[in-house]
Amino acid sequence: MTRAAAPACTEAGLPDPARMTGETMARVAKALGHPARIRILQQLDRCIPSVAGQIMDDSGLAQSTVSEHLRILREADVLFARKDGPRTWYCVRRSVLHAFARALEDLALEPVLRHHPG
Amino acid sequence: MTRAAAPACTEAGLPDPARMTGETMARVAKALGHPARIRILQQLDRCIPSVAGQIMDDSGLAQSTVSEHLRILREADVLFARKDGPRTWYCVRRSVLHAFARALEDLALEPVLRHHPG
DNA sequence: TTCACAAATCGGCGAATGCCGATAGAGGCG
DNA sequence: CGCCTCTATCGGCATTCGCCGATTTGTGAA
Repeated sequence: MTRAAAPACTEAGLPDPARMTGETMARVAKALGHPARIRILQQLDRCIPSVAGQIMDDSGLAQSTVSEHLRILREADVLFARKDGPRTWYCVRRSVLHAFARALEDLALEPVLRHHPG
Repeated sequence: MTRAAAPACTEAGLPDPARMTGETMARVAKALGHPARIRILQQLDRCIPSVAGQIMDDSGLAQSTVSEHLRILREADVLFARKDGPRTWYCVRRSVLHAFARALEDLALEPVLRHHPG
């Protein structure tokens, strides 16, 4: 473990999208719609410093490509970036993934059992 | 309700992907990554005949475009198509959506709480 | 200031996507 | 048979995506 200790990187204060709209669902799904980005999320199960370089080593992708994938995940609110010096700590916004999963479960429910707001 | 009665359209016999691979997750997510396709799924909460025409009316998209969206969802195993005469019944493969949602919840879990096979 | 390093951004390329109108194929009905 | 309805597929076009090497930006260290 040559890796520096990761700073606390909770999601406290970040907005938890309560009822996800179809637009938001599509936006998140699109961001998740690439194997490299799923792999990134699987590696990012905790805050890791110098992610781009780390992931580049593992995936064989160029640094710029990994940075692009990270940007896409960040813009879809799936990742949260925290700059600390010359490097960037990334962490998964678990609440967003969770809300998305819940919205999907809702779609997968039988209509008669489906949760309706109000 | 000018609509004909939909036939039974369960998923019996369809494979339920137990542990979804990252590749499969990305494939499903990509198929879900468009607002029109999310809307289609929301409308398809039960089996509906003549879906393409129905969705075309609601969305303003051309018939060929809707057919394309349906194909993408079908090829990602999110929809199940059953031909009956000149029309096609579509239904949501709830088990696939469910498995995908479960895989996402797994990603959203804290690492220490995560389910591991075996 | 100068250097080194991590990360983001730029420019460009080929491939894929989203959309449409037009066409083709399958089936029911006269 | 011909005609109509519904759906799938084709051709084409503009846009976006994924990837790369090269460059720029931001930060800390010497």
